[in-house]
Amino acid sequence: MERVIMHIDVNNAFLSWTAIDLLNHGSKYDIREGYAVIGGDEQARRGIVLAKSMPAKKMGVVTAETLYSARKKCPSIRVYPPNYKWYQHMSKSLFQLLSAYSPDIEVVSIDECYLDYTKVKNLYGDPYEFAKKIQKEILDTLKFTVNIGIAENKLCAKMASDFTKPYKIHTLYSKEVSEKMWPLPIGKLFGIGKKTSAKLIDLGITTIGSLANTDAEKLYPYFKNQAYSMVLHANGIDESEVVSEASMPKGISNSTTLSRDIRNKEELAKIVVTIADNVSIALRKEKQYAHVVGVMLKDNFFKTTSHQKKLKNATNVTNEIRAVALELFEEMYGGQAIRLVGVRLDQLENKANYQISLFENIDQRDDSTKLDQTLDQLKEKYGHEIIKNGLSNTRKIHRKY
DNA sequence: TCTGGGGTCCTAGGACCC
DNA sequence: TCTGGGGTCCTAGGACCC
Repeated sequence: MERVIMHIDVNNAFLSWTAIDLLNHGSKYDIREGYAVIGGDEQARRGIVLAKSMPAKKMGVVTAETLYSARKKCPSIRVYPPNYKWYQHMSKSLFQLLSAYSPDIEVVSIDECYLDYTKVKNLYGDPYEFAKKIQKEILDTLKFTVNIGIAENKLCAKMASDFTKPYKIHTLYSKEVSEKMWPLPIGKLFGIGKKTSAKLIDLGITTIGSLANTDAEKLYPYFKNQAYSMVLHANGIDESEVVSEASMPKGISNSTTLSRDIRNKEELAKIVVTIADNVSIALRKEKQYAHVVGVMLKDNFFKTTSHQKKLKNATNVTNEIRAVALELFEEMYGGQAIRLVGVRLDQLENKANYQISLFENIDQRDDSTKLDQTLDQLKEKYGHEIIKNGLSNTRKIHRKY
């Protein structure tokens, strides 16, 4: 049976949601109508554009550029801080509204999802009319606009929702691919970023259509297996399913850009410990155990290095994760000025699957687990500031936004 | 006052095993 | 002794997404 897939995407999500928050709190002015962006804290060196208003976009402001650069393009721009708690709330409201119409919803990020319309088509009728109806319902009840893309697969639905904005509905059925998608520049194709589009342009492939009509075998030497998937995508072919079940994360990470570059090894070690503690807490919250611990450093030249280590036994114990993170930091740190420190836990599983080795003391591990549980509860109750464990006295990181 | 943070997936090389 | 070839695991780094 021919599928019908919709991609629903919030227009300028963070900016729209902050606009609503401000209006709710008595503001008379809708920041969506002026030159405005949601931006990180420049003093803390997080000064990038997270979202922009349509007028700001018209001035050439783009997501992820520095506020410094955005200001050069648009001197009168107003910058508002992000409010992630509120964004989570708005996001949840949106997905709840959509869930009333179909259970087949795949949430891809805080502000977008796929809806498999195939099974409910007989119930609600013409896809375009349905899209119009929910688009209006979202605006009426939640006060923000969405774009909706309608197609026979996820890729085309996603491409369609991006065509023109805001508050638009576009279709990209198979028969429309050559007319609507092929003229677009190659970098617009989902999965083709800066590096890949530069390489393709070097090869004389500048539009999606020209990629669609290239033999994947010819591209293989340059792109390996990616060559096949990108030519399929350029032809509007995508067999992937809408997956509605929430999946367990594959890894958990926490990183922070330091408010100044740091060279002092002891100081850096303390930060590694703090971040290791944070990911450990997040891991236990997910009721998971990690097999791999990794540390990432970014230096003042923006060069990133990472070291990781696979453990014999998966763990969720703060002290063990800390120790490995410190060990990795010791082995990789060469005295550079460091801008960012991150710790990542990978290969997660539900169970400890712990085998007692001759040299390990299982009682001590039990004690560690109990201590972690107690500390987690205390932190949950009194906030993360309360408990310091001697080593860590760095300022808090982004989770407290 | 120049460049976030959290993810996923892929590739390549070395180790190791048969 | 101018010397295999898979297969799998582990690690480092890169590309891309929102």
